[in-house]
Amino acid sequence: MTNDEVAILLHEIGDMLDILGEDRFRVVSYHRAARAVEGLTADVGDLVRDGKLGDIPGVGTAIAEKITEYVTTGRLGYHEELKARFPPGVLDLLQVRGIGPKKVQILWQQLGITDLAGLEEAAKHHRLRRIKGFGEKTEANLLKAIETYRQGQARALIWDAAQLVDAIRAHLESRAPITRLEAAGSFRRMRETVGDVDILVTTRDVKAAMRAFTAFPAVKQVYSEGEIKSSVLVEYDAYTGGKRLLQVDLEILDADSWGAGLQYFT
DNA sequence: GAAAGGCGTCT
DNA sequence: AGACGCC
Repeated sequence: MTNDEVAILLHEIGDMLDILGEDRFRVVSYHRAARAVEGLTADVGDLVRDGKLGDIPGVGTAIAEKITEYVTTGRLGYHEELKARFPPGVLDLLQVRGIGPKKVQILWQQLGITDLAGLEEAAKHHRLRRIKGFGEKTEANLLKAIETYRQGQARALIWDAAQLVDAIRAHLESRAPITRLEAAGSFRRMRETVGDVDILVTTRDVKAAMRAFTAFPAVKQVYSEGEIKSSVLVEYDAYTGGKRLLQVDLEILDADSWGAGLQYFT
């Protein structure tokens, strides 16, 4: 039982409670606890054994009880009960970029959309844009996101990610005065695989650095582009052959918040 | 259920 | 401006 598995489970409970319109505080509590478990250096299984779960900030008696159940039995009744309240397919919608609990609730309750195919159909026939919070742009983005989701964004081998980071570094350094550049997140934690890459940068020309990043030749899609923070989808050559897709985020930091940023994003 | 928040996008 | 999604 890994910390990540426990964290995913807690996040899922939070999302399900959110979709069901349950108390905001409980929703936030589960996500907060999940984040705390993600960031743990100790193994959650060891903490259960030593009765130290309560030491985790964000984990109180109720959540500690649930973590214990999952770690000791491999199952979590509360999670299963919640899951049983959803038609199959509804929770898959959360996997589409741009769809969160609020939008799942609306799609499900107001349009009866319970799976990916239904969402795609509705977007194609412009049935979404009449719903509160949705518009023309959202429909277009969703169609693209569904396509990307279906292409399957598997986790990248750390070696492949390292090649990609090197290429991005060379590209940025050739186009902007980069003073520091480092990949944070799971990459810096030296996992075997990464689900995305977070790159932190300090530079004397923020605009040029950001422009260079989103103009990196292998960028297939720009999810967002701000002054100091951007997110893109990049194509890379897998070591095992073939082209793959990976999300890469760039954050530009002040020189004096470099250490804190590295800490925070790792 | 137990003590977070900032940035970017869309309506 | 407010809601939402995401890190």
